[in-house]
Amino acid sequence: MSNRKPVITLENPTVEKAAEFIKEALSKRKAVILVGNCWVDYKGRASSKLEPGERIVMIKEDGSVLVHRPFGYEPVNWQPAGCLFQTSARGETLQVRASRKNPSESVKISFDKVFLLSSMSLIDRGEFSLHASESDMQRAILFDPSLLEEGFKPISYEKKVEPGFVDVYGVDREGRLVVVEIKRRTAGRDAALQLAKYVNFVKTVTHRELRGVLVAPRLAKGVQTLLTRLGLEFKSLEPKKCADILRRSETLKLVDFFEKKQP
Amino acid sequence: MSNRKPVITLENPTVEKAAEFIKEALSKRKAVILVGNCWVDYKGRASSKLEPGERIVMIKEDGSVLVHRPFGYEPVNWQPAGCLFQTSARGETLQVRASRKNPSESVKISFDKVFLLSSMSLIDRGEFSLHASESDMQRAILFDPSLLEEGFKPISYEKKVEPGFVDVYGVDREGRLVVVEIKRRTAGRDAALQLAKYVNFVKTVTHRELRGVLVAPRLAKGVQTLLTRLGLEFKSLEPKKCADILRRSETLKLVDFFEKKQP
DNA sequence: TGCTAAATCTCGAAC
DNA sequence: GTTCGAGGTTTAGCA
Repeated sequence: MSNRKPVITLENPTVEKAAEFIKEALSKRKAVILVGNCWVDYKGRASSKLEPGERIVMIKEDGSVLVHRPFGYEPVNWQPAGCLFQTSARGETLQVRASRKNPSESVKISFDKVFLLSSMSLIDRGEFSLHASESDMQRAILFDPSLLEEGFKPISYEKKVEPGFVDVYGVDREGRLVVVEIKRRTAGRDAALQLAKYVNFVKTVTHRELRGVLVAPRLAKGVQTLLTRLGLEFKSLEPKKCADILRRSETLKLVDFFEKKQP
Repeated sequence: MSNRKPVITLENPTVEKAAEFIKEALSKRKAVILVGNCWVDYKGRASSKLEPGERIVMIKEDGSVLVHRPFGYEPVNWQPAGCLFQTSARGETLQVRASRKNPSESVKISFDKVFLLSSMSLIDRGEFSLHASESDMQRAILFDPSLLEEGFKPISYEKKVEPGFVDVYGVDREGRLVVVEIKRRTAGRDAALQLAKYVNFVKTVTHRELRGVLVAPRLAKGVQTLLTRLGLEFKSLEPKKCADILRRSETLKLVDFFEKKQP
């Protein structure tokens, strides 16, 4: 066992003790958790005021700050990574100010009571992998183009056109060009319009016959009508199915690898 | 002083102690903070795997869960409010599973070491107010239409048209119809296209002369060209200025109120 | 409930 | 640096 002590905790510290503790921790690039009664002022891209209440404040080693109320997924106030901190005890209040430039903004958090104060150096090199993202769907279609339709042949992907990027670009069995727009969930009006934009652009640079296909698990209400009006098509495809196919393709590669290595 | 003890803390608890403590806390609808070495599996709209590492886990009283790595604003895994929890100690691992229906998904967090475990009942009724949002800009223009231009008269706002909602809709001093699209920050190509969409629609239902004005603090590069090509206009307006005007209008109302109350 | 658009969106990649 | 688009986006508002 290691005798590393990654977390140091104070319960109900005075405002002065808390300020010292936080300064020390931040100077060592540790993360800090603060629980107590506080109020918050934010000025920057917008401005906000949060009246007093009991909250959880998290300061991370990269200089990001989160103020969490006891409910809800989102922090009520925050600041992204890269902040500089000023911590002080002024009379009965502990004040932590996090500021950054570009955009210039700052969050001032004031406590009149701290229930819990912890500092910690956390070691986290664990890999994070997410499956069934839009790019997984794209890769699955490139790996197995019949997911789109029999006879489809991809030419390129993430192809730059004037208005943006075409997800997948290819030729169908009849030799017609196909522009494919992929969405990982129910596709709305915006997806149809985005595809139309790309198709219209490609029309200006080619005289070949051209199809536009929107790939998504399903369409929002009214979007099929819009697609039809725009002369576009819809192909239903589940992101999970794509993730499965990719997983299988990885397995195949592994099998391949071992067959080569151990003949 | 109150003798309420809102926070209870354990340092380096065993897996069994931790499981008991968490079950107890969640049954009382308390919030829980866990710091330790953990790995996470998520299955639901997508699926993800997070390899072991030291992280901060927050479970709130409304059943939301956040897994935070020691860096970055965003949680690496999470679950929104309304989850049900299963907590267990299995051999050397503490397992917390948060699941919900609609969409059906679950996050499984497994710890093999807990550094810090706290439960807390936080009281937070503080009011939160945010200024300088897009709707503040809209309200400011409705309150003082000369922010757009002298002689502008709003007719309606959030008006539904086929492609979406027109932010503000009015008449200029020459009697021409004006469609206004508001952005609270640098407006990009998409904002210009959105405005064009609305203007084009309104053109199909009226024969009156029609202007489209994009209101934003500034334009992204190349967007002025696009606007000109589309026959649209740009009016620079700072969200802060709008917030100030709204604040002043609130003050005016207060002044009004007191003058009526105390003649 | 479903859909639309905003957000102090954040984050990453590409130019 | 700016711009663009994805996100397990979340959240709020409205039909």
